[in-house]
Amino acid sequence: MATATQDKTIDSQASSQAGERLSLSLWLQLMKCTKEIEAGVGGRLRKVHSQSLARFDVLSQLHRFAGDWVAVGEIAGRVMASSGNITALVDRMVAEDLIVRRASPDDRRSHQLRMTDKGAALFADMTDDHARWVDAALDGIADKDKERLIALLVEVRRAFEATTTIQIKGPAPGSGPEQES
Amino acid sequence: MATATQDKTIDSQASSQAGERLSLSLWLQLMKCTKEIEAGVGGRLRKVHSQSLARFDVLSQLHRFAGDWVAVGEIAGRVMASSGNITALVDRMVAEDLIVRRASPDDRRSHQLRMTDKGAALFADMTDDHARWVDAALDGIADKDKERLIALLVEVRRAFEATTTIQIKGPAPGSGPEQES
DNA sequence: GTTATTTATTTAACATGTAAGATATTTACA
DNA sequence: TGTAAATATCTTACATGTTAAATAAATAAC
Repeated sequence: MATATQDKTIDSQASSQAGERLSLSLWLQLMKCTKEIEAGVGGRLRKVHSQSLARFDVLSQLHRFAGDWVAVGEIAGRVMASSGNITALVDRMVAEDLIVRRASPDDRRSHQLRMTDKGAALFADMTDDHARWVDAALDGIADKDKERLIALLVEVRRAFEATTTIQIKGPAPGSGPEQES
Repeated sequence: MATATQDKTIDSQASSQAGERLSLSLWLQLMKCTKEIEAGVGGRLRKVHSQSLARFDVLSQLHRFAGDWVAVGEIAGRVMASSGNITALVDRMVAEDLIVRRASPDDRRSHQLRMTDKGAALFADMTDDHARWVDAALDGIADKDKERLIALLVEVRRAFEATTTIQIKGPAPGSGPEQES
């Protein structure tokens, strides 16, 4: 009584399970890789410059708009920080005179940020060290492998973004009301 | 996400080479990939199960020793948490009856952890969802590419550990915790 | 032209991360 | 044996992340 339909179902289920295990492995390795390097690089950044990776991110985003004022939300989005957390981070950086905040002249809801000279100088220092550390951490990997990895990771990100804008399939346990997205 | 640095000082520094820029790009993609997927998967874990990825990590490590008591430090090491932060995390999980803590019978300095039935049940639920979510997030990536990525990421981790173990005193990481995949 | 919605940010409460130092215990050794 | 060093954990202080709700201003609707 194995109809074609049932065969197809079984087949797709089996392959789905194998693929699921592969996905988990990939996810695990991705996490381990990132966390280990992040811990190493972030630790050095903290020890040598007393700054976190988050602050480095903020500075590097401001650097890309060198001289211009940038809205807080603009920075928060680019650093993947929620609007809720950026406030305290910016506060501390302002207190340390790394950046300046002012009310937007155009939109009175909005505030803007810009690097100070001190922030720019610190950023220049950090950038240099950061590039060296990352390069040292990835020493031993062939350039071709790096290129291959970069290409694959970009592809992963693209695939991820494509699938998460849609409803997640899933056997829909028939229980909870699915939402989100 | 450690954005930053794809275009900055390289042109002004003749000593910076293509390899360094490649390393930075790789680092950037690694961070972006992990953070995006982590945000997606972690967000769902939080919404559906009201648990964080850190808690999920703790439970999955305890699960590997199913039934046995495991030292707090053992868990902290495997989930890459410092001894300082694991305390509060464990406290909250104990308060929620997901795990139990007792003084070690062998070593009076040491404390041990074990999952409760409630914790085990929750873990089973989460594991199932987690596997599906990750698989959905990585849908669209060919199995061969996943395998290639896994292999490359393992290589990166190995290279990273090789270059950063040098300055650490002691023979510690030689027989470090071997992880599965 | 008042009312409702959206947008930009802050506030609040809390979970999780780090480092430094305290405490207790085991271990090594002169 | 007594003392120093290593080990395992906790405490404290604080940086950073999350969500939800509050505030304020711009925008849209009637």
